[in-house]
Formats: sequence, structure tokens, C-alpha cells
Amino acid sequence: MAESKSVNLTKRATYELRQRIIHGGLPGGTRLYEVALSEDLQISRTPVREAMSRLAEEGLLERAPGGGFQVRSFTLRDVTDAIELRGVLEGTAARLAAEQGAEPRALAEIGAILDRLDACFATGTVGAIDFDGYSELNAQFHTRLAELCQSPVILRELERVKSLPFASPSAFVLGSNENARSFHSLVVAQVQHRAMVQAIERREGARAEAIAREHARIARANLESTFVTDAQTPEAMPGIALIVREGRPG
Amino acid sequence: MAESKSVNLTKRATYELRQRIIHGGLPGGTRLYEVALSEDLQISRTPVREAMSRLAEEGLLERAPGGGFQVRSFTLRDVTDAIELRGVLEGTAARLAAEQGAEPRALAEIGAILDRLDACFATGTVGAIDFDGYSELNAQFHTRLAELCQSPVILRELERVKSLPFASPSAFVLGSNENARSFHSLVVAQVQHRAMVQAIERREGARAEAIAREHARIARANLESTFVTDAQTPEAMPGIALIVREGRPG
DNA sequence: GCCTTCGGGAATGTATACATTCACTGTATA
DNA sequence: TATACAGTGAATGTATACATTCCCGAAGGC
Repeated sequence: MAESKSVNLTKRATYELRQRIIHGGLPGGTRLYEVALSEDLQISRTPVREAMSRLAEEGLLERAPGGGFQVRSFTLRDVTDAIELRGVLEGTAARLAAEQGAEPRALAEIGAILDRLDACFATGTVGAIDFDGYSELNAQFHTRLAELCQSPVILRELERVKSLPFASPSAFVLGSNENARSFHSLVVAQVQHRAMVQAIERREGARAEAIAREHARIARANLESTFVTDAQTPEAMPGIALIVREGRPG
Repeated sequence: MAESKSVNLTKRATYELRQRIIHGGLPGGTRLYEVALSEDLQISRTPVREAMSRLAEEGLLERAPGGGFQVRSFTLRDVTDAIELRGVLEGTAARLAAEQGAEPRALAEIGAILDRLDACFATGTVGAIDFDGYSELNAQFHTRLAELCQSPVILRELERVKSLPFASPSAFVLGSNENARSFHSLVVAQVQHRAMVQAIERREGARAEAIAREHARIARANLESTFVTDAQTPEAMPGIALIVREGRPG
């Protein structure tokens, strides 16, 4: 998939490894051996090592006790906690934005995104929903909203949590197949979007924070039902292959 | 400083670099050049590179746009946000612990730590406070309290935030010189410690969360006053050398 | 005089040889 | 039979040579 890029080998190795991890080619707990990977990827040990280091920063790998790396494994509990954590961080960003006041210009731009989100399912017919468009705009909305607090530190940690594919704000959108339940989810989510912006405008910090948390819990509920229902289909939701069944493997 | 350990060179380079960063030898924004560092540390490029990568994971370095690393620089705003973030995360851990119920055994152990904390300043005379003992026990308390929520994901992010020296729960203790104000801080902090544990025991999640946040704000206030008052003394608080004065340098 | 291009140097990127460490296994001895 | 020691292999750790890229300055042409 666009593998023969002219970019450097570290990036290629990083990309290839990330793909394998997310799509389940390297299950959680798998120990990654430099030499084996090098031969497999046809890339020398140095860039492979560098790639693993970056993926550890990203949170997909963890450093093994005796040196080396292994694929991080996530239980369902870990995943729900990560989503809860995203809600907490987005809530904090929203609260801070409300407390210190957001720039009108930025708020207007966010309002425009909300209008475009409305358009993605304005017809009211389930089959006509533009899921891809909604997903993209939804990601934009969450990014812009978080930026309102003007805090690089908060932003950074939020980006870190969102980098786990199942914890990103748009994960639940792609996971939703075309049914009435997912339609209702989108309607509720959009109402919460507008409520969050309104709360920030009115300097209602506690309300903004509470809504952001509850908003994330839509994703949590959606993931839990997806995990139970469509357990067999590996591509039901991005990154679902990362989730292990049992308690906590090596 | 215990430099000639028999451990591997990566760890030695990591330690040495971290020390230099924390103590101001490498100010925020400094670009780190592999060759120069290698020659300076008398260690080849490979372990130096590895060390920088780990310090980037730790949050003390950041990857520069065109490759390489530079020392991360923190404004006062960044620091207060990091402390606020710690309060938010500790508050979340406390709330989750309260909601799901904590193990009595773990709570008893935390109670024992609290008793020992009391002993550090039981005499009521300012000069007799055992600051080092308090600092150590305080760190233990915060770690154990966070563990009550049984969430590796939350723990991991909390450890990440606490790894910034000025954001650790004990930073403000060492920063406090022997004056009446710091004595009052410790008294208030200890009252909050007991209140947090009580709230968790009683399943009062919202209260536990609120107290944890307010608790962190003691550290924030203490840092702000330290930064203004003792600006000249570099060792007024661990990691204070990391904080830059102006807006946001390269 | 200004713009463009070519060259050189310094930085990171890459490959690979060699070092070290640690665990596993097999054998020998008590 | 059990334990201890030594050998062997595979893994990461380390050093270093070489490649590549990019910036910057100087020189030459327009």
C-alpha cells in the first residue's frame, strides 16, 4: 500500500509495522526481534530499531523487560479506560476554554464545521448518511475544540491518547454500520457537539466538561456493543484487532 | 554522581543527559547534535541516539522538525497546565476507585502511610519538619492512591505526567523552604489526603475527584510563588531550570 | 546588481561488523 | 538423581564506516 515511497527507511518501517499491528498481523504481546524483522522488511536493523522506538512513543509498542520491544496488548477494560480518559482530557480542555474564554473567530470556524456535520445526515434517511464525511468532519471538530484551551501540554497528551486507533473520536463512526442505532448515536453526538460549544461561549466550564465526558461515553458504549456483536468480523472497527480477550497476557 | 556504573552505555547516556537537562546545563530549545554529544560523553552515536529517543518518550526532549532532537522548553503556563493535568488524572483515578470500590487491604496500607506522614510534622514546630521523609512518603501515598483504580492505562498516563520533575506530587515539598507558609501547605495537604481516602471509602466519587484537583493546586500555587520569589536561586525547586521566561522559543 | 547554480561541509540516515549478555542445555560429578 | 558448571547460540548493545540530504556561501552568468 504505497510502500515504495522515496521517503527514508525509518518512516517506511514505522508505517509498515503500524499497519501490521493495527490490522492484527502482530497480535498483542508479540515480541519483536530486530533481526527477524529486518530480514522480513528487507531493511537493516538500525531503521527498524528506530521505528520501534517511535511506535513505543506512540503507545503501540512497549519496551520489554530485558530489552527489545513487544506489541502492547489491550484488554476491553484498557480500551474503555482509554476512551474515558479521552473524555476526561477533552472535558478539561473544554472547561479551560470556557474559563479563560475562547476567541470568537475560532468559535465561528467551529460553528461552520458543525453546520457541515449537520449536512452529512440532514435527510433523515439512514441509508443516505455520509459516514466518511461525518468521520472526517468529526475529527476536525474535536481537534479544533481542544485547541480552544490554548494549552500545548493538554493538546499533546490528548493527541497521545487519540493516537490509539480505537480511542480516536471518529472510531465509533466507522464502526457503526448502517442501522437505526448508529443513526441515533450520530444525532445525539451532534446535539452534544452544539451544547459543548454553547457552554464554552457562555463560560459554563462545569457543563462543558460534563458534556465532553458523556460525549466520549457514546464511543465507549458503541465499542462495547460492537465488540460483543461483531466479534467475528475483524474490520468492524479500526484497531479492534488490538484488543485481546483474556485477562492480561505477557 | 555514580557515573561509572557497569550498566550499559545507553543508560549512562540517558542518565547523564537527563541530569544536564534538569539542572539547566542544556536549556530549553537547545538542539542536540549526535556527534558533538558523542564526543562530549565519550560514547558512540548509537547509544546516544537511543538515549535521546528514551528521553523523548519521557517528555524531556522533542523530535526536531528536520530530524534530530531538541530540549523541550516549558513556559510557566505549560508548567501550571501540567500540574493541573496531574490533578485531573489523579482525580479521575480517585473517582474511578470510589465508583468501583477499593480493596480494604490497600486502603489500610494507605492509612498507614498517612499516619507516618503525620509523624513528619507532628511537633508543630516549623524547624522540626522532616521534609525529606515527608517528600518520600508523599510520593508513596500518591502512587498507592492512584493504584486503587486498577487501571494500567490511567496509571501509565499519570506516570508520564509525573515524570516531569516540576509536576511530580513531591516537587512542592522540596521547593518549600522552612517557613510558616510551607508548614501551612503541608497541614492542608495532609487534611486533603485523609479526605480523599475517606471519599473513596464512602464511594463519593465526585468529592474524591474534586479534592484531588484542589490538592494539586497547592503545588501550583507553591510553584508560582517560588518562581516569582526565588527566581534567582536555580535549585529552589527540582526542575525549575526547565522553565523559560519568554513566550515560546524555537 | 541580482539571481541562479554549483560545491563543500555538516548533519542525520543506513548498514554492518563486532561485543556482550543471558538463557538454555547437556554433561559430569557428588 | 540432583546440582553445578561450562559451552553454545541467539538476542540486544555498541562502534563505526559510508550514504544521503540539506543548507549556506561563493562565484559566475544574465
